[in-house]
Amino acid sequence: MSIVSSGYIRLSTMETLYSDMDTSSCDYSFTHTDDEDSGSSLHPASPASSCGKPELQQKKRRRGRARNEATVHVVKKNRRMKANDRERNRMHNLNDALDALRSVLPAFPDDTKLTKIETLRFAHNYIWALSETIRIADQKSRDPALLLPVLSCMGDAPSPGGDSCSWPSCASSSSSSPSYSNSDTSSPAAMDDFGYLQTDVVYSYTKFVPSIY
DNA sequence: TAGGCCATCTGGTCCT
DNA sequence: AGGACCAGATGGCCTA
Repeated sequence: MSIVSSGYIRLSTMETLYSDMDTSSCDYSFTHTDDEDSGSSLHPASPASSCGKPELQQKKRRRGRARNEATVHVVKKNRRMKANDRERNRMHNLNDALDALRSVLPAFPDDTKLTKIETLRFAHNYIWALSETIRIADQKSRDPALLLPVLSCMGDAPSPGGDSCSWPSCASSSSSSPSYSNSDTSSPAAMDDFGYLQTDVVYSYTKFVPSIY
């Protein structure tokens, strides 16, 4: 609530800002420059000419031009506001999609809402775990003995051989990895830059793989 | 109080 | 030309 409302506050602030910048009420204290398109470039007006008639003509010209500039400014402003609106909607759609993804992912015990990046990573791990489940189930249907090494590794337990269980060995025939490690995509146990992905993998694997047995 | 997460704005780029 | 997408900037909220 607070974030959204604060966003609206900011939006209204921007609108206020825009309304402050509205040149429909502009006078001659500022003149438009050719580089306005590249940003807000209002410069103090240069000293007015001291000539008589030419000054009048110049004022007429400038007044007409100012009106035109005001129109251009309003058009730009409207375009920008429409673009902001589309961008807001686009991000809302993205967040809706993330919420939909969260809803199909298993909830953590403490029921804390996954952040965006956690949602994506966990979804990746979850898909990988499900794939492994299918693969192992398929293997089991052919040779149940193949399951033993895999099951012994669940819960990050040491392998029967004494060395700490490593995911690559547990899933030696695995076709893919749930890890987002930048350096080693073939090893689910590889420590990534963030350190906690391995926990996600173990969690997803231990939580869902045994459920089919 | 620093850091993480988030929403929004904005300008640039690409696509239709 | 206008919309979609993207990345950077900014500022608010929350938590350790």
